[in-house]
This record gives sequence, structure tokens and C-alpha cells, in this order.
Amino acid sequence: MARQGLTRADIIQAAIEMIESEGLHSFSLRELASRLHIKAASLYNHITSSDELHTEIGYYAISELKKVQLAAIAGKERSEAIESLADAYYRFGKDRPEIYKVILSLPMVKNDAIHSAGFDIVKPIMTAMAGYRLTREQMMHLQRVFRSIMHGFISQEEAGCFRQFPVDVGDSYRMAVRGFILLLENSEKEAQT
Amino acid sequence: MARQGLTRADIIQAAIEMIESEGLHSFSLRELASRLHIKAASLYNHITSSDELHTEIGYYAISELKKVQLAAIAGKERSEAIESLADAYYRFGKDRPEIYKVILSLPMVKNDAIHSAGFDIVKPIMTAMAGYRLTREQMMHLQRVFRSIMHGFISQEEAGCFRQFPVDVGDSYRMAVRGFILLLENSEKEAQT
DNA sequence: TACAATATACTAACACCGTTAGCTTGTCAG
DNA sequence: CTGACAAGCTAACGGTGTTAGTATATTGTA
Repeated sequence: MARQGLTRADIIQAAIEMIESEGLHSFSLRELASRLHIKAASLYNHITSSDELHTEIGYYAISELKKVQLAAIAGKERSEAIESLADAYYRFGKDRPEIYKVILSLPMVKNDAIHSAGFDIVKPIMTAMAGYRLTREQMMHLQRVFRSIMHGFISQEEAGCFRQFPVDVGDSYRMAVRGFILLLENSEKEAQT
Repeated sequence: MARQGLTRADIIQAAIEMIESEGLHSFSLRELASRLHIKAASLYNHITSSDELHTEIGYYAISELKKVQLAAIAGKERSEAIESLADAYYRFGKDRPEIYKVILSLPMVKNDAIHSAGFDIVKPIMTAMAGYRLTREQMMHLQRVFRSIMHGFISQEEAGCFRQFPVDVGDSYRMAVRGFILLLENSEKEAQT
């Protein structure tokens, strides 16, 4: 009745908007359905489960992050590229916290599609490190270190863990990035010998 | 009827055991009550809400982590202390992943008791860094960097994000710690000038 | 143009969740 | 011994994701 011909894409889109504005924690299928002027059960004509929808939103989130990262490193090299990439990462987490949380909550395990989508996040980092004379093995390790630093920092700040001291969080962040660059330079020296 | 005289401590204890064995995600008050041979509503004679219980378990988790950390740095200095502390942190996250998740999910914001409990996690790091000649301000920043690295690494590995390359995760971890020590040494030099 | 098939919506219900109100009853202190 | 408190209970509310079965608008085809 008064059927509006909703598509799967419409639903994913609406879910993303809802998560961005209301927060991931308060998301529910019933509320989503209500916004689309539909009953919750009707959503199942387009999706097979809540998990699947969640995964779909995860693809979007990863592609958004990748987009921002690629733009950040364009035409840059070495420490400039790293700093710019880190800034992009950091700002994404701050500007779109709910979308960032979606990425974190993604079940990387056992889902091949998401697993391979994870490569999208790795690539920009590898590119940014290309200006350093590193072995491929070093780069694989360093990419993990970079992601650990960025993710760790963003999620701890988001969780409110950084309010314990009266020093600027931005300064802490820059120190963290500096530490990574030091490690890059140090690894470069090691690779030369 | 067959009243067993459960105490608040009994309930918290049972909840901890249940989370460790079954996982945080599948925890529920009803299941907890069932294990105690009680109805869910009866739990409310001892706790005021699910959130409160969650917070209580958080205190336990933080105290456990602190215990492990203090033991790790006892009688050690400088890089040896840092490495040992990092190892303790890392092993805690790996050995007791569900309890570690409880710490992460703690609502640091707005809860003063938890906020101050957070200092328990900071202290061992500050102590471990005491052997370096750093200003107090530097230490506040570096403590954030350390926690970011550790938390970021543990949670990404736990999420399965590190399966994308065929290089040893332990090697990546050691490289991350080495990066932090490099940053410490570098900061020390800066403080001297 | 008519009809069949499909896509889109619905209602009703199930099993779970946290939580509250109100009741019973065992236990212990005065 | 008795009154008060503590510790349990049942029943219910509103919330969640999900399934089964039904109706109907749209669309493709004969």
C-alpha cells in the first residue's frame, strides 16, 4: 500500500545517515524501518539480517576512509606523506566517529569480502612509505605499527582516556607520529646495512 | 525458598567468570541469574542496573591489569622496564581478551570513580619511564603514546586485522615497542637541550 | 490486453533482552 | 516472640532481531 519501491541501496543509505546522526549504539532495525515509513519485517525483503546490513555499511566506511587517505598522500613523499596520511586518519576518526566505529566493529574474522576490503586501508600506508628504502617485509611490519598507533590513539581519545592530564592531546598525537617517523628512519638505516 | 544468601560480591564474581568463559558479547543478566539458580529480577536486590554491574567488573579488570603491570616493572629500569611492561600489557590482552574488552568498553566519560581508576593504569607506565630524564610534560604525552601503541596493537590483532601479510605478528609487536623506545631516547635528548 | 510471476509491503508472533512493581517468606535482632 | 529486613518470587512492560504467512501493486510476457 502506497508502495514506494525502496531498493537495497536506499536502505543502506538511510542506515548510514541514521548512524551518523544518531550514533551507532542507538541504531535499530525498527527505528530504521520507521524512518522509511515501513515496518521492520519489511526490511527483510531487501536484507537477510542485521549483520549483513552492518557489513554493507562497513564497506562504505572503509571506502570512505580509503578515499580520504589517498587524497592525503597525493604528490607527497616520505615524512610529509606520512604526516599527511596520519592527519587524514586522525581527522576521519574525529569528524566521523560513528562511521569510524563501524570499521572497528567489523568482523574481520571469517568474512572474506571484508578481509579483502581491509587491503584498501593498507594500500595508502604502503604507498606513503614507498619513499623510504625499506624491504617489503619491513613495510609489512611497519604498516601494522602505523595502524596500531593511529587506531589506538583515536579510540582512546574517543573513549575519554586522555582527560587525565592537562596537556594538549594534539601535542601527544604529533609526538606519536614523530615516533613512527623515527622508527621509519631507523628501519631505513638497518635495511642499508 | 531454598534461599542461598547470595551477596553482591558473589554476583560480581559469577559475572566475571561467565564473561571470561563465554565472552563479553554473550553475557546477559538472565543467563547470569540462571547460573546462580535465581530469576533475573532477583539480581536487582543486589545491583541497581546492568551498567552498574558492568562498572564493577571494570574495577576488577583494571586492578588485575595494574597488578600484572606492577609485577612486570619491579626492579627494572629504562628500556628493560619498558619492554617488560609492554610484554605484560600484551600478554594480558592475549590471555584474557574478554576481561581486556571490559576495560575498553568502560564509560570513562562522566564516571568519576572509573576516571580515577584509570590512573591505576597510568602509574606503572610513569614509573617505568622514571629512568629516563624527561620533563613531567613529556611523560604525560609519552604515556598516551605508549597506551595508544599497546591498545591499538592488541585490539587490531584481536579483531583479526593482522592476517593480511605472512609476517610474524610477534615481530611486528617488537618493532612497535622498539619505536616507542626510540621516541623515549629522542625525547630525552630534546629535554637535555 | 489479460494473466502470471515477482517484488514489496503487511500482520502476528516468537524468543530474547533489561527493568519495575508488588508479593511472599526465610532469617535474625531486640 | 515478634517485627523488620533481606532475598527470593511472579507478572508484566517496552525494547530488540527475526520468521511465517498473507495481500497486493507492479511488471514482463503471451
